[in-house]
Amino acid sequence: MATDQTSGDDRRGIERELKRGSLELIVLHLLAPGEAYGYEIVSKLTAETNGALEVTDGTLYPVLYRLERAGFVTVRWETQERGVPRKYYRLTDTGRDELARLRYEWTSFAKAMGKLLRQGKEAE
Amino acid sequence: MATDQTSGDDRRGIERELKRGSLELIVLHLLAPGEAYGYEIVSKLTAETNGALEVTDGTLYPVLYRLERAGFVTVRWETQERGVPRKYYRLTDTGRDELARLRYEWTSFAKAMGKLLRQGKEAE
DNA sequence: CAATATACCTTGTATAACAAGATATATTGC
DNA sequence: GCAATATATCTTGTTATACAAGGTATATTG
Repeated sequence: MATDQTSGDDRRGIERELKRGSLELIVLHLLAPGEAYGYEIVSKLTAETNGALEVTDGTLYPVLYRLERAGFVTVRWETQERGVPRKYYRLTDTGRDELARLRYEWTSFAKAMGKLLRQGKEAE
Repeated sequence: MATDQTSGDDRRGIERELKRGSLELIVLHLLAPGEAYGYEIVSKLTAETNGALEVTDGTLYPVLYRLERAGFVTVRWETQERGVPRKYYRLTDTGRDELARLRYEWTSFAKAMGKLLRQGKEAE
C-alpha cells in the first residue's frame, strides 16, 4: 500500500543526502597537504574520520573528474615498475581558492544550522 | 569548450546541495514549539536564520507532504471567516522521535566534518 | 475591476551519491 | 599454469530532493 518505504535503512539515506555538496570540499581538503591518488584518498578519508565519512571509489572518481574539469586539480599518471598505474591529483592555485571558498560556505551553513537548532532549547 | 559552467551562480548551487537532507530536520524543528501552516514556516525560517537558510514554498510543500505520509506530522485545515484556508501541521510523537534522530544524525555529521577540516590547520 | 497579498499546489529539471559491475596488473598458494 | 586475492581505475543506471516556474483561489485596496 505504498507505505513503509520510509522505514528501514533510512539512516544511510540521510547520511547520503547530508554528504551532498560536501564531498568536493572534503576531497580538496585531503589534497591540501600534497598530491594523492584516488584509492589513497578513499582510505585517507575513512582513516581520518574513523569511518564517519566513508565513500566508495565509485563515488570518488566522478568527483575527481569534476574537479579536474573545473581546473581545481591537475592529474599525473605514474606508471610504476610493479603494480597498476596510479593517477595522482594535485591542487592548483584555483583549487586552493575553491577550497577556501567551500570551507567558508560550509562553515556558514553549519553555523546557521547550529544556531537554528539551538533555538528553543534554551528554556529546557 | 564546455567550460565556464562552474563559474557564476555556483554559490547558490552549493547552498542548494548543502541543504539536502537538512530540510526535514529544519521543518520538524520549526514545528516543535507548536503547530504552524506552510506559508508561516517559510517566513519563520527566513526570520529565524536572517535569510541564511531560506526556502521557497515550492520547496517546502513537498517536504510537508513527505512528513505527512511518513506519519511525522498531522494536518488540519482551518477555513477562516476571512482569507484563504490554511493547512496547519502538528508534530506527532513519531515526528518528535524523528526530530531527535535527525538532530543527532546532523550533529554527528557536522562534528565529523568539523574535525576533519580542523586537521592540518593546527600547524598554522 | 485591476492589482496586490495571502495561501495552497504541481510539473519539470538538474545534480550528486551510490550500488553494481567491468577492466587491468601483480602476487600468492596449490 | 591457474585460481584467488589485492590493488587500482572507470562506467552505467538508479534514486532522492531542492528549486524555478507556473497555476489556482480568496480577500483587500485604490
